[in-house]
Amino acid sequence: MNQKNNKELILQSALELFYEKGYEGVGVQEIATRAGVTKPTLYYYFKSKYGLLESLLETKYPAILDALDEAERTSDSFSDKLLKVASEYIRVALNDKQFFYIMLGLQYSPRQSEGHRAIESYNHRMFDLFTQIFEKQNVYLGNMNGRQEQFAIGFMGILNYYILVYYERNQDDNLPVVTDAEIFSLVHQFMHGIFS
Amino acid sequence: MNQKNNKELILQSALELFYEKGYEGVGVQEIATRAGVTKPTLYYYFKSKYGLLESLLETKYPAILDALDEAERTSDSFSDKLLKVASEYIRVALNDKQFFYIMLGLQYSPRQSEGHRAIESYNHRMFDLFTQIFEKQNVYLGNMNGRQEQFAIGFMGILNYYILVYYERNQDDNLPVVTDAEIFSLVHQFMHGIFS
DNA sequence: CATTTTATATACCGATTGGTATACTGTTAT
DNA sequence: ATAACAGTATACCAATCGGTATATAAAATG
Repeated sequence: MNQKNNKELILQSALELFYEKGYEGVGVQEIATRAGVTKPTLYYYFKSKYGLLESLLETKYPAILDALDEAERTSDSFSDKLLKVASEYIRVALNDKQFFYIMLGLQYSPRQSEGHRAIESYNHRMFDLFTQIFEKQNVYLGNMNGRQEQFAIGFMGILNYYILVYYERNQDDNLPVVTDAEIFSLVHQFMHGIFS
Repeated sequence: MNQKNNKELILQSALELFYEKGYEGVGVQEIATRAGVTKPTLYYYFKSKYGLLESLLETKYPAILDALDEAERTSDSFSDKLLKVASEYIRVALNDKQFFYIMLGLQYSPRQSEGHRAIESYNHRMFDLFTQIFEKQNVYLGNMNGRQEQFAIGFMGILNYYILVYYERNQDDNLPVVTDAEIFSLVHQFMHGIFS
């Protein structure tokens, strides 16, 4: 109903402002004001600014990991796996642009910063998930022995940078769809290189 | 000589602190203190905190672009080009870790933030440089028509993410060398995919 | 009905933020 | 010798930082 849920209003406000100005660049007062509450209300639900960031990550990140995990499990062939995971990854990046951009930003924030500490464990889980795609495949194919992690790096690197450039070029918040053909092209390039 | 050059001391201090805490996460006072000067001295050389960031980028970024440009120009075959550019890119990332990490971080910082504004034009130049590798090649090969930018994205994405993971795994500041074989493997994967 | 719990606001805290007005020093140029 | 200038420090500014002590109102619980 329309009864106001201040906790969610605060989370939504934090999502928007962390996206617009970054975790360090925004003040607690500003988050509270945009949510239409006062600071003590914010501190009632979240014990600190860092706790607010943690809550935000915990609210959204696990669902993303689950969706990617499902995409990985419910695909049969190796190329289908890559395609489904890439599609899901890009879908999340478009549907949840603000959160995804925050994720990317925290990943590249200084290692001793609070932001990096908050995202660290999620990053590892994400990386492990991508690595597993190639680990499992290794049972059937012998040729990627010992290079599973390099492949994961390459795959994630391509996807992340593709998304970053995509954001940069569509600064209005009405994002055009990424067609299946484009995603296929990306995955195909990753699998078979650039000469084809 | 040992006469102190405060301007360079400040730039060095800013380099270290932006690396450790990020542009937003560090205060002007802290930069001045570490440099062994007072705030007005800092403001004498740099008109603002943002100006200090601009100076830092202008001090280091052009040389990197030049080095990459030279690597691109002084190579003959296409694969040699990719290899030389990748080698130079990784070399910079290892030799100038602090600056390179700042670059990466600014790239993923919020678009309306000062940090992003400061790095924006350099980013475009870097991207154009990578795109040109494939543009030029297009004269000789027809098959990458219209996909030059996608290739640039893939190539940069792989390199950047490789470097990020490399940093993450070698948190001590004494970085192990990246062998030519590893770089070759990365480039080879980019060119020919993962099945070989 | 009384009491506890949940949820909120007013008003404040010391510390730090980016930035500056002013004065002083040492060197250089006239 | 003196005037100009480059370089630096003391001391300050209003604004904002993350966070809290205290009071209060409403709702749930006994």
